Amino acid sequence: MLSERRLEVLRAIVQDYVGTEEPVGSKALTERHRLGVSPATVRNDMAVLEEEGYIAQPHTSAGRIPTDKGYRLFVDKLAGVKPLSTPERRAIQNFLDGAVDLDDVVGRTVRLLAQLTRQVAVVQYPSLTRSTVRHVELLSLAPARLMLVLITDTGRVEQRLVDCPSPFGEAALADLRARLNSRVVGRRFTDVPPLVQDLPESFEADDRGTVSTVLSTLLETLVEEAEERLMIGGTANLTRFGHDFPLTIRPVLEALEEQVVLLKLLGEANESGMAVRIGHENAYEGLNSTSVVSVGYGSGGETVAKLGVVGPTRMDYPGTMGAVRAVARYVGQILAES
Amino acid sequence: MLSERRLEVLRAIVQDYVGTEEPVGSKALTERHRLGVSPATVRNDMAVLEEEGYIAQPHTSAGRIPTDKGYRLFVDKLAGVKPLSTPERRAIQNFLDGAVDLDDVVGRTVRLLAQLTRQVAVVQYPSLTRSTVRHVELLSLAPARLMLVLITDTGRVEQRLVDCPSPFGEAALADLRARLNSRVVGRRFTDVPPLVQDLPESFEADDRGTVSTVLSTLLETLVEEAEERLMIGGTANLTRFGHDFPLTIRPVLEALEEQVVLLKLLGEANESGMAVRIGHENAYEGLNSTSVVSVGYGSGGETVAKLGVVGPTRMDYPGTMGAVRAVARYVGQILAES
DNA sequence: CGTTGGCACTCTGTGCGTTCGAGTGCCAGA
DNA sequence: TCTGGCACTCGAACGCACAGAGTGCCAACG
Repeated sequence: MLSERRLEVLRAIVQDYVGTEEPVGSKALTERHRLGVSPATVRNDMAVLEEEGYIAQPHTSAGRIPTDKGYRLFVDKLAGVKPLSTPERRAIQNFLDGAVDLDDVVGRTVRLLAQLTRQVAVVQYPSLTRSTVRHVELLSLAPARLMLVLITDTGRVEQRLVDCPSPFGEAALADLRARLNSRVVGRRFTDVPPLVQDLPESFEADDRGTVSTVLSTLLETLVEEAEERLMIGGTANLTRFGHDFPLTIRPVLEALEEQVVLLKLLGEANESGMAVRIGHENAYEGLNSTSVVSVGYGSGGETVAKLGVVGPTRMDYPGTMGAVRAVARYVGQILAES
Repeated sequence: MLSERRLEVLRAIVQDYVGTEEPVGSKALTERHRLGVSPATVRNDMAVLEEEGYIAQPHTSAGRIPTDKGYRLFVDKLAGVKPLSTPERRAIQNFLDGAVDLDDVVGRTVRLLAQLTRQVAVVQYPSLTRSTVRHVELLSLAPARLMLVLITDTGRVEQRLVDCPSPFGEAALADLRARLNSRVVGRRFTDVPPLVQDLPESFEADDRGTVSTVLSTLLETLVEEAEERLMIGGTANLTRFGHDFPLTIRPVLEALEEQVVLLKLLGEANESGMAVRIGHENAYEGLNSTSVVSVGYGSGGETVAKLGVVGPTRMDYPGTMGAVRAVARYVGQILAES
């Protein structure tokens, strides 16, 4: 176990490095933090910290920088979550309150998060697998062509074209619409399939084909949309990443375009609280020099989706965590109201 | 007017510079292109081209690079549009054919374009102001709360919550839905307002407030959505931009997040054909070292939206223009089919 | 035993002078 | 009008020395 002072030294190193972006040496440390000991003592402590793998030197005879393990210890033991200031909170609320629809909420959230943290923000749309059906609408576009519209309780709308195997009358359409809604409205998506399985049987033989087609399209939509959408913003902040530019930034941009990768990253967020993945803790190789701070948000007591930011491992963890948590809370509130 | 050979020299300079990314000198030129004259002659021609402002030297005693004016001449007079190869065309068609809905079409298009051109792709969603109403749906969510769903002929769906001033019965709702649809289906958005103006009068006094609210929400949606959405992709290609990295890339990333700026860029596309904005021709300052190639696409003979790519001024114009044009055509076809 | 001051050592970054080579401009001649 | 030749320029690359920051180690001290 590391002594109190060594932890203090580690904290100082992390803070200074995050601030200056340059390896920090023993002398500078004692000058900027009142540790109450001499540089020589700090040097000894640093040697220990290095031996334990918490810090490293880029080259012999340079200052130290924290390793992923060092940041991990810092986040777990040394740093709290820095709450936002009251003006900041007020600004968040005002900004989010102006949203008119779900797209707008997500869009504003992503911009807000990017601005607050000065990093790349990622916001997942409220998940369909967790939400319930608010309404299913069927429209006749042509004799043998329908449009299926699915509306969720989070305000999301998905539509699909359905080509019917045979023409489908208005009466049958109204019938199907009514029955479908009476069975699925208010239900969770995952509960829907068994509830509609027997529907075709209650229709005329001629119409069964169409009913089946509609149902399978509906179920397909539920599944497909479980590949959930997300929105990103603040990519310009990537330019503040570091000196060794193109090498670091390229895989990050690539990752940001791969929805699957991003969803996985957010998905790793611990259900209950905030998740911080530091450097190599990220499964995706391209993000080895970045950290991801993510958290779930929800309208009720329930988590419906996640949001987070992606930044350099050298980031202001307390501040970032504070911003992410605060934004998640306010978004939850907004969703609950609508 | 420049002589034939001097134009040929300019073309050679552009081609070489695009390929090598390095200033090109007289000797290298004569070696790589059979101009039939000696380096000395080329030097004289280059001096003239420089005087006229088509090329410039980064430093004395370095090779020449094309100026924006040089690229402009190249694009206007010297370069054709390079058609895609048959396999490429087939690949495009196959890839786009798999799309299931409008989001998917746009998403695939943007990825395709980014991949083909190895640049940043921007695709605008089909414009609402030009499209027509396919259907308006009204759903009752609570006694005094409705959901309005607008479906366009391009397959786009927009929804809005409506809080009614007073409860609204199912019968009145069905009535309103029917009347609304009979008036606006098939109409262009811009034509809608006068067509619905007198609707409230034909309802019971109690319901007029609600009807008016619904109508104004509908009209609002039409206007708001004229701020059209777009999708971008291929930002990782920005890393291939040049040496002087962060400085160039930052404003570009910023511009890409500003929908307004991007829409303006695409908007400048000439209605009829392809538009190429080179360097300083772009109004937005941050894009001074980039070129934008854009073109409209449409389902009928009509342009419903635009798409294009953003890349360094040093880009392969013929190839890029070919890809952009081809993709636009295929997207138009796909839209016409659905 | 932990802490401290001192000291030699090891790097990197920087400034400077030199060299090398690609490329230019100009001129005289075909 | 084109061509070959020639002197000139300037940036990139290289070597080198030097300053500065930082380290590791050691002996001394409370």
